[in-house]
Amino acid sequence: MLLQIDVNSEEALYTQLANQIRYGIAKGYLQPDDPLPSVRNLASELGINMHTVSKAYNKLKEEGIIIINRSKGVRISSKVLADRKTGYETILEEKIRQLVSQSICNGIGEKRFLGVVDSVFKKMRSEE
Amino acid sequence: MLLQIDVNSEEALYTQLANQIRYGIAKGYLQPDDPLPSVRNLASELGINMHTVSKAYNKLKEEGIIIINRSKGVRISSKVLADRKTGYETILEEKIRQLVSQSICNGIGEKRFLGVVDSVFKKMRSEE
DNA sequence: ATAGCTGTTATATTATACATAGAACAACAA
DNA sequence: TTGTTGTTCTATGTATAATATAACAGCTAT
Repeated sequence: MLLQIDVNSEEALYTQLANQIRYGIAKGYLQPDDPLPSVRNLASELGINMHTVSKAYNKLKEEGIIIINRSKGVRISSKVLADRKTGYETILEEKIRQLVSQSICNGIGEKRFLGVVDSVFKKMRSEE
Repeated sequence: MLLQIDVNSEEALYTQLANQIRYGIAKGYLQPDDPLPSVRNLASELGINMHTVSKAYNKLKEEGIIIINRSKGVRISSKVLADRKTGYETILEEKIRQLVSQSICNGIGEKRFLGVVDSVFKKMRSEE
């Protein structure tokens, strides 16, 4: 799977990386037990620092999304996509509340919001 | 409308404040043209610094949500809830994509996600 | 006019997060 | 043993967040 980052983005590099890996899993590009590049290799490919990649990996590890093994490397958790993490739904609801508030303030109502959500899921299922 | 902040939260104080005001508008607690407290008064009420409140107000001003007048004070924009801000929908789609990716990685599929969205909108419409 | 409010601007300090760098370490595989 | 893995440590530079004082400019009501 192709990973790429934008150094000019306002979003932190390690956050961009974590987001792309999460997206890759959601989209199906990355499957449970798939290996990820080593911190040194990926950093070299992306032209960023080893520690920045390490930070992204550890963020995902804390979320239970990937497994880090000292000598075997990094791979997608075999339980990802299967387990419902308790507690996450509370965080999700708060994030959606903020997003909905912001949308309404920008003139986007429930119908339009649901349209965007639907569009995202549709693209998530499509090829390409 | 009651505004309150949590100094122990990981979220920046000015962000919490902006989020609450957006939520207040979305919920209907704050109506177009409603006045907001002065930076000094609100800072005093919340026990935080004047500049932190000012930063939150200016963030909302940039989003076109409130109107700041040097001598008349601060008020909710009369155009809020009405105008569809062009460009915002692109940002919204990206944020939703990230949220959906994260949800799927945590075992929450489309059905459950839509359930949470629906729940948020329902609570937004309800009293209290 | 003057006193009192408004938001703004400027300078300064403290703390934290982000990103980089180089080096060394322990665990394992070939 | 050599090489690769992630981890740990120290260090630096930059940016943001939050605080604190102080002064400024615009307007209003006394």
